[in-house]
Amino acid sequence: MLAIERLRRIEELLKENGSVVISNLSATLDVSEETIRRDLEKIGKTMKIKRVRGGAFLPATTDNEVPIKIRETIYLEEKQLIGAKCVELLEDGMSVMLDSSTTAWYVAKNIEQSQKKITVITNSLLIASEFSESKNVKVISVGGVLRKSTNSFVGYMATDALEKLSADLAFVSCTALTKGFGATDNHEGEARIRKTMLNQSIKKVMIVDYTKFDTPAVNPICKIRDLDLVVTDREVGKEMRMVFEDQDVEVLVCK
Amino acid sequence: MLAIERLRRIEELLKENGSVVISNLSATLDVSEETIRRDLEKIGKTMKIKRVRGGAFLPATTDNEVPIKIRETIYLEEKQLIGAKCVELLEDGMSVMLDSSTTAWYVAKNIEQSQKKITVITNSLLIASEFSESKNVKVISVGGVLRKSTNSFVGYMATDALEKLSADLAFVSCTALTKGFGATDNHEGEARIRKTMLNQSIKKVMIVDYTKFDTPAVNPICKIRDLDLVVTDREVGKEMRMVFEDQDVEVLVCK
DNA sequence: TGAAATTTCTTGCAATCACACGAAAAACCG
DNA sequence: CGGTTTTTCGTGTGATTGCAAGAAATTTCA
Repeated sequence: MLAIERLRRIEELLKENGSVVISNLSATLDVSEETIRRDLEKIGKTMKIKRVRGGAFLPATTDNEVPIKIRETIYLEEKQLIGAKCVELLEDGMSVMLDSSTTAWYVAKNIEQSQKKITVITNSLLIASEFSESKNVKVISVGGVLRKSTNSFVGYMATDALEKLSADLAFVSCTALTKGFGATDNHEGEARIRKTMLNQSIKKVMIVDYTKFDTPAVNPICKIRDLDLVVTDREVGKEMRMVFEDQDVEVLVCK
Repeated sequence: MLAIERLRRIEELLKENGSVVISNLSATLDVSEETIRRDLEKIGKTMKIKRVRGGAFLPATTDNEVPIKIRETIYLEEKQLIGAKCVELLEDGMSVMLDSSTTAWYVAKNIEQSQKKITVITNSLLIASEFSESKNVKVISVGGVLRKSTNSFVGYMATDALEKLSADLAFVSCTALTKGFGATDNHEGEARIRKTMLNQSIKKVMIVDYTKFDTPAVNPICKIRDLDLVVTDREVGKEMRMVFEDQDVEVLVCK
């Protein structure tokens, strides 16, 4: 039996019965209990499950919950890694701005799991929803017009609101990060949000995932020298590395 | 059987029969009486139960302790009806403010189904999510601190944002609507949001569902004369009907 | 009523179970 | 075949549970 099949099977059983028992799964699927535990951990990253001693179950779904379709996004290991790394920078009591990129969403997931006491400021509907039942996280959402393709709030309302807030850190993503143009984005509204988030935060962190470094977009976010830290999952070329060093920007590669 | 399942089962039996006997539970759940005693201790921490020698029982159920979930399912149809009625007031191109009440959420559901071209302004995370893939509805969310029990944005950020917006209609709910105090609410933040929504809208609609008319709450929303329309699902008493007529407030009863 | 008998409760303790973690083994993949 | 991923196994730790014994409450019965 394939590992992925086993995962699907467990999910199925969860949805069917509302709960699963580790010892049972271990016996019926013929793998060790440790494996089942690890499986449940993985499942917990994509869907909302409650892990308890001896098993796991789905939380009772009431009308007052955020629809699942919003919750479920494709889960990528590399981004998860970046998310985990970013959360290491956080400590109890800190405030952090998160944009509407998927990577920021991973950071959010990791914040929730870490149990750290954090204030999250975001323009992402997904991220706000993520914390809708959180005990440790205080959420401040900026308002604005809902942009449906990214489930984020944009427009002058959003940037205005951001300008009245400040945070210890900002985790922001971009479409491209190049030597000449700095960080740039495809969408004007999002670019302005990101720019503002960086401006209003003490430590300015740019998250660059597998996205290419070398094809600039039209809307500028900031110059490279404006950043404090770049977190990425791919090896940084010699030239870029030099640029970062010159401009005094720290680089963190997660692999 | 998982420990947590056992706890749930005991709670269930408690709610069903009003009481439980330790020796019975021990036999049926196949654990020692000590374990049951310990379970009851745990349950006592989350809900109010009276422990007596040999068992436990729920203190006399004052009706208002009926689980919220049951209430919601009971009144589901009525609320749906109210929602449908409210949407009849809307036409293509209109803008509408919706608060974070469950009834407003039903209005939202009906707007989405109606396919009318509407702009929705809301402080409800649920309602914003509801339209996250909508084609016909433009969503403007106010920002603010996420209040988790109701999944809504509250605080000065929220009211400030609302004050800069305006709409054709506002659909707003309240905890109580009384002759003397007008519309009142339990939660201060929500009350201010509702008040502001009404202020910023041309047609001011108050939705009053099963909630009693006659038990005022602490935070004022508005006077009865400030309203244009009251939508409700219960027969309106003679006295209240007179009050509405005097103050020139239209009443719509959905049955 | 008062004392013994019975039941239930509390507490400490030991056995068991679930868990996390790291190391080793196995499976998988290019 | 080498390297990576997945799984298992072993160990230490902490939580849960059942047992036993004594305390407290309740019942029985003279």
